Amino acid sequence: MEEYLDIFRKNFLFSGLSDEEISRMLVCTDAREKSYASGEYVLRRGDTVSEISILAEGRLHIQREDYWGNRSIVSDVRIGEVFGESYALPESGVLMNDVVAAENSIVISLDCHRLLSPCSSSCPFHSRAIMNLISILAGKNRMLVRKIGHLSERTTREKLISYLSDEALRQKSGSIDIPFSRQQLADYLAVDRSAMSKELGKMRDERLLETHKNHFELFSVFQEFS
Amino acid sequence: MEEYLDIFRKNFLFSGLSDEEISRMLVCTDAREKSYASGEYVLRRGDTVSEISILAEGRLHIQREDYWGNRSIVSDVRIGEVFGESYALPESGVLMNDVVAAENSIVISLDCHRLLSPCSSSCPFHSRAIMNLISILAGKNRMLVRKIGHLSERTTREKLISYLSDEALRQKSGSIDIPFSRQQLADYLAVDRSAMSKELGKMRDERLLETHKNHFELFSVFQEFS
DNA sequence: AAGAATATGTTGTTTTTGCAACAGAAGGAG
DNA sequence: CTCCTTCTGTTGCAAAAACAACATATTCTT
Repeated sequence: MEEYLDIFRKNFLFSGLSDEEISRMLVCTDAREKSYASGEYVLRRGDTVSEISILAEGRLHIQREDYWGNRSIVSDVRIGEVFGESYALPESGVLMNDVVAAENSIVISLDCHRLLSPCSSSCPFHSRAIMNLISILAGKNRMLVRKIGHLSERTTREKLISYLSDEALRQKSGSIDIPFSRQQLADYLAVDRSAMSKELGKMRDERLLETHKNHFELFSVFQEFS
Repeated sequence: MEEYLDIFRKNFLFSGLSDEEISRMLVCTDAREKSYASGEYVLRRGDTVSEISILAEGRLHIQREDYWGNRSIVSDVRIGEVFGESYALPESGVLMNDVVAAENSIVISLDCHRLLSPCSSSCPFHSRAIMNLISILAGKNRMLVRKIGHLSERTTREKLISYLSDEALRQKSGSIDIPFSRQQLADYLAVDRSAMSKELGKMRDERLLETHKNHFELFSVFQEFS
């Protein structure tokens, strides 16, 4: 567990805590480590959870697949990020989505009840972690609202522009790397892969952008549309 | 301010607090009341906020409108609900959406910093409110994920089915009232109003549902599709 | 109650998407 | 290196959505 200390140090949940406090927190919240092979399910739609989880290694997708195999990716979880926190409190109901390892991954789970319980006399750093949790929830909230903004666009082109310019803003550059393959990007934007490919082709013809695998170059005319 | 006590009593943010504690909380967080006429902007995209707000009267829409007037409704805020909380912490960046009064409305704003500050010696109920805030954020998170589920459906019909069956589940009945006009429902599901009207007509012809203004009757065959 | 303003339903046309099938490219395994 | 699998781009076609324009209904105002 201690080998992930550098991840925990950078983790929002533990921000402001010393190494010593992080270690005590891990014990206090009954932290458990588990590995998943790429493609394996970490959590399933319909599960009830009472743990807050941190991704220590690999990459995960929060996604959903319907009866006919149509997949839709809600979000992408990267190293150090927290997931499951919105469903960990009592009365939260069951998970709405599957969590799947996009690569071989290692997950650390913390008991939510113990994390939130005010054993404040012994663990003064709990209150810090609770504030951090509020930040994490608020941040995730804003991420979801941004994604709703992309999905609310009507056409495939508009969705692409909305997503790519948002990503460019975040990466502070018109030269961006995205965390998705083409199929995954289509699943994320809820459009057909081949239609999206077609649209990207047209945008390339119109010199709006250039693509090399997961790398996108957005040209200056691009911003006129966003 | 005291006249809204019954709303505060039912409010998630204050749940578990006595009337006395609620009153002290209102003072402690510098609560302010403001009225808005229907159609008036409560908050605007690009604003920075440091208050958590509660809707005491009326109804609000969290929405966004692009240059061409295409509106998209992110969510509907009802009496007693909290809004703005995800953008109230420092470092949250600017608001992504407008907040507009859908009816004449009254809003109470609480200073977020004071709400969260651990003046625990004098206000032991702060910690309770903080836990409540976590519940609210987690709940809103789940709401947004559900909405993403609706928007991720490909066709207008699938979006309608996804939304209506979710609403039926929530209202625990196939006979439901929705908080939107037709145009607003279209804006919420990010589809064209007339196309949606057409689709609702077809579904009526197929005896999947019946509509009377904002009231929907979902027939038993409906569930086969959801 | 009358008239204006707004909301809803309807229809036809144009554009976009979804789907299916395939070919070339890239990547991995032996 | 070669075979095999997966990924990406392309095309044609059928289905669906967006758009526009209009008719009817409903609500609001005075």
